[in-house]
Amino acid sequence: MDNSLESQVIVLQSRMEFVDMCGGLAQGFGLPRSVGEIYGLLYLSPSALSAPEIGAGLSISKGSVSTGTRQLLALGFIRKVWRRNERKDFFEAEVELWDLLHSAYERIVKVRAHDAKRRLEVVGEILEEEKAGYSPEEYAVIKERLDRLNKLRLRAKQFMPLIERLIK
Amino acid sequence: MDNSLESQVIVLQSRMEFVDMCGGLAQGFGLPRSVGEIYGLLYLSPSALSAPEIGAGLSISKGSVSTGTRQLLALGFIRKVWRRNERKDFFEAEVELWDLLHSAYERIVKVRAHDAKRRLEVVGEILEEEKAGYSPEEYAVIKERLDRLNKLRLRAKQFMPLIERLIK
DNA sequence: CGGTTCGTTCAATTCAAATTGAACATATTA
DNA sequence: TAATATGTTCAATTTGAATTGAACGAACCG
Repeated sequence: MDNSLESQVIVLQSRMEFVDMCGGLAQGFGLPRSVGEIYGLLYLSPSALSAPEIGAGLSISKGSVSTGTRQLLALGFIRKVWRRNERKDFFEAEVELWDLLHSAYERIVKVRAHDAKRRLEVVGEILEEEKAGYSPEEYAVIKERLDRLNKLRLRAKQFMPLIERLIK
Repeated sequence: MDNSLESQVIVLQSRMEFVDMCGGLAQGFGLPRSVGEIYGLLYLSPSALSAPEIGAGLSISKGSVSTGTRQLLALGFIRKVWRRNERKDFFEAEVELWDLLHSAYERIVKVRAHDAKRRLEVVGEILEEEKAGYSPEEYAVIKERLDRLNKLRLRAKQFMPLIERLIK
């Protein structure tokens, strides 16, 4: 699993409990558990940790550490830290979570909203093409339901700027 | 898969597209894809559908229909409809999505927030027990990070009533 | 140079969750 | 009563995603 000789980290139960909580949270947000665990370990770490240390501390493979840190870097949840005279990469957690969550909200909610809009439009277009395939009553019901959804979408959209202002 | 002789539903591409979109959304919220699909099929259905019709329309098994409808009923997203002289259960979609989403928000966000609070408390307790196991500096850092999280939690909590008022 | 460690990639494996389908109970009709 | 259909449950299977670990290239050291 790990061929280095040292790179041991003592992780007490309190930190492990926290790591576990972060793992669960990550899963809830559709991310791999290990990604949350890595962040949790780093968040409660007094100093930056190397990849081998992370692997040892969490008992996960080199590969998982590599992909996990890559994801966290991409999301901005952790940073690489350079130490002179050290070849290893070191990582530390970004602790300003509010900003991170705010940008995550931007990315996730806005993208999803946009996708939904696009897909609804496509459904509407196909519906028009297939209009002849439905009885007039069927068509009317389906059309009305789609309109209803679009109204809901607009209603939700209206609140987004308000909520953003609250959050910022 | 299905031993009934009739129970065919013609589902045109427009509806299928919509069904697929709902499946994707469901997955995004951590629900089985089939649950979203069932809701999608019913949402655009001019009339209530029986379980065999749902199974046929989506090409899924009796078992999936049974568990899927149970989940949707529990969440309030669909209703059972009784037809005289019919033994079958019929299902129709609840179309007032705003209310549904509002109560889903209550259930999910509030429960999660409460869990997080509880688990953070536990971590804090264990930390106190293990205080001796850390150096004073380490302990200070960890403590500070936990405090930081609790502040974030409180900050988020403050906004919840505001957002709720906006949504209602 | 060889020997060692670090980090990435990716094919193989493992694991969890969704889905199926068979068994069963219940209802319906003739 | 037998024959047929509906719906639930649950063990077995499938499927998809996360994880592993082996192979590789690069950087460092004696």
